[in-house]
Amino acid sequence: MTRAGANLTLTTSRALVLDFVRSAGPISRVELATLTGLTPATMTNVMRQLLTDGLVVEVGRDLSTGGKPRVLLDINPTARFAVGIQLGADSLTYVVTNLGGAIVGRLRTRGAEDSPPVAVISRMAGRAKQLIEDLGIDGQAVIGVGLAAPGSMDLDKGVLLAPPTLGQWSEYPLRDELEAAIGLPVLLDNDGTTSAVGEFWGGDVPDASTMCAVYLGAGIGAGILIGGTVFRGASSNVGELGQMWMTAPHSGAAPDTLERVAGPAGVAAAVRRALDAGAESSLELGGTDPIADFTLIATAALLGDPVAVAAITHSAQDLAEAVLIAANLFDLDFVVLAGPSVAIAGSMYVEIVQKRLDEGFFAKRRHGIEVRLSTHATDAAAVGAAALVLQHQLAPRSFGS
Amino acid sequence: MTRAGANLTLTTSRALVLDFVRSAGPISRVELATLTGLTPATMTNVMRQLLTDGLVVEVGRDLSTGGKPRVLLDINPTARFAVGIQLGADSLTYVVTNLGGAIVGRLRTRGAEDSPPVAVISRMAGRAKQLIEDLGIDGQAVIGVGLAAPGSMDLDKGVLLAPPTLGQWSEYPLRDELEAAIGLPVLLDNDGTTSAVGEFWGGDVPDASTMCAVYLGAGIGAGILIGGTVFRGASSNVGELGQMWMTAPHSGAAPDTLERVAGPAGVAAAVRRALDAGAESSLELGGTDPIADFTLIATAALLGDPVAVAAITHSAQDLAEAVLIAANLFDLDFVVLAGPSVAIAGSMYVEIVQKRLDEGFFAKRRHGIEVRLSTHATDAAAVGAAALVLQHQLAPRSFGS
DNA sequence: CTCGCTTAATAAAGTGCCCAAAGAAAGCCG
DNA sequence: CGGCTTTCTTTGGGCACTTTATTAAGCGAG
Repeated sequence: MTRAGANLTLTTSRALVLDFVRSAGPISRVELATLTGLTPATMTNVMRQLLTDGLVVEVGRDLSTGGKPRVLLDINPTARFAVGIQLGADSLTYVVTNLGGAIVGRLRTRGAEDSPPVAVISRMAGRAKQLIEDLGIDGQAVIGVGLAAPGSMDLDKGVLLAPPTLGQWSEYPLRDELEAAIGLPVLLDNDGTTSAVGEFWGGDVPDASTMCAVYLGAGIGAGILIGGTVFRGASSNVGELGQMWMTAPHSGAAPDTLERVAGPAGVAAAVRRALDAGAESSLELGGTDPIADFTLIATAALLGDPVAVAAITHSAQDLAEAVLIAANLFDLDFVVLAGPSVAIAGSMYVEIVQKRLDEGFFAKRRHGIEVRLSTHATDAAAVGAAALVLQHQLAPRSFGS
Repeated sequence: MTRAGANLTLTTSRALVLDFVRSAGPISRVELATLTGLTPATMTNVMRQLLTDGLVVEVGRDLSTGGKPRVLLDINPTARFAVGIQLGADSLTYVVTNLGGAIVGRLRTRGAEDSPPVAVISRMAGRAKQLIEDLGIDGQAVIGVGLAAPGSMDLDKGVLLAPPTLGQWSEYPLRDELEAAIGLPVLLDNDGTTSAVGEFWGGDVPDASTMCAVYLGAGIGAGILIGGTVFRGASSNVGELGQMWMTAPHSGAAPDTLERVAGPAGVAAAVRRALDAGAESSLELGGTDPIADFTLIATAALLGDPVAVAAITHSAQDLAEAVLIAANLFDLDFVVLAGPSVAIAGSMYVEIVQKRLDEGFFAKRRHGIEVRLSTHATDAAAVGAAALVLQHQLAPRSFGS
């Protein structure tokens, strides 16, 4: 609980500059100096370090404005790489990203399901190392592994706590075991949080924004970023949108949590009820796997099937209510929707959530609030996990104690 | 939007140490050094400044642990003072606090009502100066004025935006006018936020906590503090609990916002409906002023009147649902209830909210969450406004950009 | 009571980051 | 080609903090 009173700036100037280079594309030293508030002299020194480390490269020169033209600098994307792994019961997603947060390699395998953790861990380590090798990446350039998981967790210990779909993993020393198996630093975090970081690091999110990334998978979680810094609350179990009790204003149904009402299983169940009641629809659900059913429904919704459209619309409206509440509590100005559930009919979700916020957002007299689809949709959590590693190692940020 | 890359630590070490002295009571240099992470040598230097400024004083010595006994240091409460003013339509509360955040003077007058802002401003300046003089406080020791107001505001400009009960004040240059009239720096902020800061500065809130102060006045707003730092979101319009749409699970009523359902007016209306329906009760409501009615109801509830108990219970249950949502989104570990509405029946509110959180809080496996009544109840916002000035001037904190 | 031991606090010297100002480099323009 | 503008780098100094060394203040054994 001790706070670093000293040499906080040591790493921070580098981090600050690197972050601006990353986000502001090719940029000159002069501009960086004014943006960061550092003097040109300091800029020279900091930049020299970044250049010798290979993190930044000169990429050309600007037009002259009457004197010596500015040298443009940009991130050297291939200087470092990070691995992102998303752990799920139904699937494991592996991603390798470069320094810019762009995907350079990708792999999806069957999930953790009922396999014992030990086996899954060694499988993960093997697959990740294989992927790096296949891509022809120098192992030295890989700085770490990010691991995204759903539900509640203890980040200090690096363990999951009673994950609903990964029962065996509760309290299992996930992070430490993977670290040992793979020989790289491992960072565990929530899928909502990693999605948010991924969007910030890779996308064009304004640096000063207060953003929320909603991850819609089997569950519904959210990560919050304040000016690019992860908001962690008391124990990093932040953004539990899915646990919110809804009374589904339009459906008239009994109160239930957002996750159960608006998640894939809830949508599938609603459609099944409608079909059983004889609704007109071309849909035929398998009935065994709610995720597969949801995919069918989302696709049908895009094609205009009325039952599917109604189900997706209701799901999005429920989500919109929850997001509105979060927006009013956090005073957000940016919302990103991510995860497999918005991979197909994401545009419908975005439109409905945006509309609700435009109507009901409390601070709308002060500023707008933009809703956007994640640039990585299904892979958002894995890509974000990799970005989390990049941010943590190269541009560490924190606030609070 | 430039970030200070440099001399951020200059003021910060002093601030850090002062903050620990304030919160950890009489404490030695050695302990401070380990708490802050500074070396004993630095501690000596920082402390020398604080001592010469008079902010801290030596108050004795600890028992020896085998060597030279530690010198104990503590805040010098009378070194500085701050003024806190709460602006309301129905009342104006003035408070003067010392450096420790304790009230040393207090005054309540009629509210802003329909008076033109210019008149109210000059009245405020006059009353505040009079209060300082009456207390025999040296004007030099007063470092500023904090101003708490309800609703949406633009802190950069120092104006209120469309306040429901203070129509004339919308866009009026409140902060600047008061600053000019009173000749002291003025800090404007939301009543929820100031309440939170007041509780943190004056009370014994753990330094690392993620806390939320819910201010229950005519409206319902909340301020959020992360490790003692105000969480501001995109535009400081954070914590809008009152705008949350409720469906009042137990009441069966139509959806309405928390503010209207669970606020004083909502409670008064509910009781009136019950009485009209012939419920058994000793209550007699005036009917003109919902605040006065609410006070009667809260008092009756404490005495066991069934209609009053039911109304207050419902109000608290609605509030509890909203607080639970906020707790799950922010991963809180501390909730403070403040404001006139909890001045009387606060214990009932605390109990019901605490119970709901114990049941439904998502991260309860990780850590507890404590609900507490504000130490200042009705005056919380004004006391907090003064504390905000103290914190801002003496121990500035911030995160984000 | 005094000498040795322990812990607290201060002093002095050194390190590292940043800034300010002056100088060097690189292009425009007559 | 030399003045001019703008960019970038070098140099010297300041400041906060650290490390190392010294002084201060109490305890306890003989």
